[in-house]
Amino acid sequence: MRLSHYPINTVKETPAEAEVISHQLMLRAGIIRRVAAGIYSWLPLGLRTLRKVERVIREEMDRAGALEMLMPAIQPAELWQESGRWSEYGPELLRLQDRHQRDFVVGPTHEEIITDIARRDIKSYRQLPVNFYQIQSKFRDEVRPRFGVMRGREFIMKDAYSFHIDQSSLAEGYALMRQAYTRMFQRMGLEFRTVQADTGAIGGTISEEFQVLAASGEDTIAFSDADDFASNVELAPALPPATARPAPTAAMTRVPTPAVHTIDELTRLLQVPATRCLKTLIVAGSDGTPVALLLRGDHELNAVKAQKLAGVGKPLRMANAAEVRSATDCAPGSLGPVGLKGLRVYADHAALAMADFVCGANEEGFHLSGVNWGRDLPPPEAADLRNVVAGDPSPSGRGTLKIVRGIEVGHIFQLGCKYSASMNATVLDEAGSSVQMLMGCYGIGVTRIVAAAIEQNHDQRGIIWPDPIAPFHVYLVPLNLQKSERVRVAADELYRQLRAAGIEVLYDDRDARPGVKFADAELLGIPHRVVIGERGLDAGTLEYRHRRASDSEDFPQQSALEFIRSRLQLTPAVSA
RNA sequence: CGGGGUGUAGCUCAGCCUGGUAGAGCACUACGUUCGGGACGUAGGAGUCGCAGGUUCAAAUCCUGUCACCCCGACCA
Repeated sequence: MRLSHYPINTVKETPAEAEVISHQLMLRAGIIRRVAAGIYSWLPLGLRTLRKVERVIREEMDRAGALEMLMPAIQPAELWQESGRWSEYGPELLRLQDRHQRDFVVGPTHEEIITDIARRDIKSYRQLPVNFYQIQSKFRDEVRPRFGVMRGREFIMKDAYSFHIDQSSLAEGYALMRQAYTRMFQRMGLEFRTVQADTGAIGGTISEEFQVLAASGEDTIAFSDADDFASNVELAPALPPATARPAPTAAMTRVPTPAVHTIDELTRLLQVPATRCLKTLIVAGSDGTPVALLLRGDHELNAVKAQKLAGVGKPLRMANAAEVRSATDCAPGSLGPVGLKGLRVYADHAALAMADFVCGANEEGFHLSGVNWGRDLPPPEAADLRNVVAGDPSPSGRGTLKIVRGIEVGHIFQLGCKYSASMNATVLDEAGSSVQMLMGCYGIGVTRIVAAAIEQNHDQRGIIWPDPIAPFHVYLVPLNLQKSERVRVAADELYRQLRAAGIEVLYDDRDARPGVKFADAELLGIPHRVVIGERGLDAGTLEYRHRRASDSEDFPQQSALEFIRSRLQLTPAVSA
């Protein structure tokens, strides 16, 4: 492609709207343009990368035997009512009506449509297993779209759905997808981890996420330093402390704590560590009665764990000030378990292992210190309520946990019969009796991968695309093109040769100074740069530099094509 | 949805407090010089100051409302 006919509008200044590096670079390099909150256009340069990501995904899905199809973005409400998600899904589901006031949704996912297709078209166990996939736009009306295409409202997803006659077939199909995903992300040059995950709104039992490691990731993942245990923190179990609770040594005393409402303020006023403070949180209950959750002061509540407890409302919601007051006769900030009545109470394992602790007195401006379970109050029901933290023992039993941030680019689920049951998707088995199919579903955030790849591959000057998803392979920079006939002839010829060899070249034939071309080459992140100048031509050489290299190297002009071809890494090794 | 903030040229922003001719840098157009790391000069095009209402002789500026967007807390590819 000749840059003189390819409008790129690179920008030196960072647009104010962009907070994370990938979003900044995508705007500066002219990959995307914002249309509305969380809704983006993909400009020609960006689309080339997007298409390459799709290509890798297609190749691996096809290799795994999945069948590509295409489902509509707009779906009738009837199917969602049938599955029950019309009422369950919440405000993230964009609903709309046509001119006849019939209800529709803009699909955030496609289980309903595919299940409807499967129940009509698949009638026998002989047609199973089967896996359908599509690459298509989704819409989720996120409360707070963020970070460019990383958390957009409209985004492109590869979603796949498999159907099986029994659990062992489902497990096989799931393992096959797990392997395909691993290959895809390896081919795209991403550093990622596969982690155990919560199934969330999609439902089902077993699920794993593919997390690209990046400091800007919105997810927190925990992994063991001694084995392959890895889990989203949402799900990672916090083991009960190994050591028994110490015996009481202090008497329970009521201490004035004026204007103290947080653990932080409490530790400063009383000079006790947060590990000796007890945090009391009131959350909305499933039946209208709030529930009290007790945590050690330095620990964080895990919403996914908490909302699975009996009596706790789902989704988890903190009680508001009025609810807290009516349930405890006290305002938030001075709450504690001593004397708390009429509420269901759960205590985290770590909270139950505390002795001589400090907690709220259920009276504004006062706390209790030297509190002990058993002696001062009956120990409440124990539960795992907290997020694991770095240094916790691994649930696998080996090693301790480390915590890193990740970007969720893929998620695979064993759904079981969640949708086939609600939508009555059955086939005849060998005995001729009607049985529910089992389902798996497998998602990949295609647009998100582009952002994640940039988060992992960039430097001060711009993007550094891995070869397999680079919009172009080679950036060809002729120096002084408008003045030097020799340079023009040599550059035109090399451009022709490279294209004939199937190598994608961005030919910077603009009448611009070298510095401008170099800067754009680096911002756009084209991995291989070739420079043609008078000086080199005198010596019969051209100049090559990889985007990651700090120095250039000269190579003979005669064997230019062979040299450049040897530098491309279009199919990096994939470990089985 | 709650809290905070911002809307002025394509982009980054100044001007607003203290009302009186709408600005700078980048980008863009033309010409000239320059040409291996984001050049320089000259000339030029470009903005109903988010929108609506109000106060005033006069509003980008003050007041009210409204919309959009961004940032911090409960969701997910």
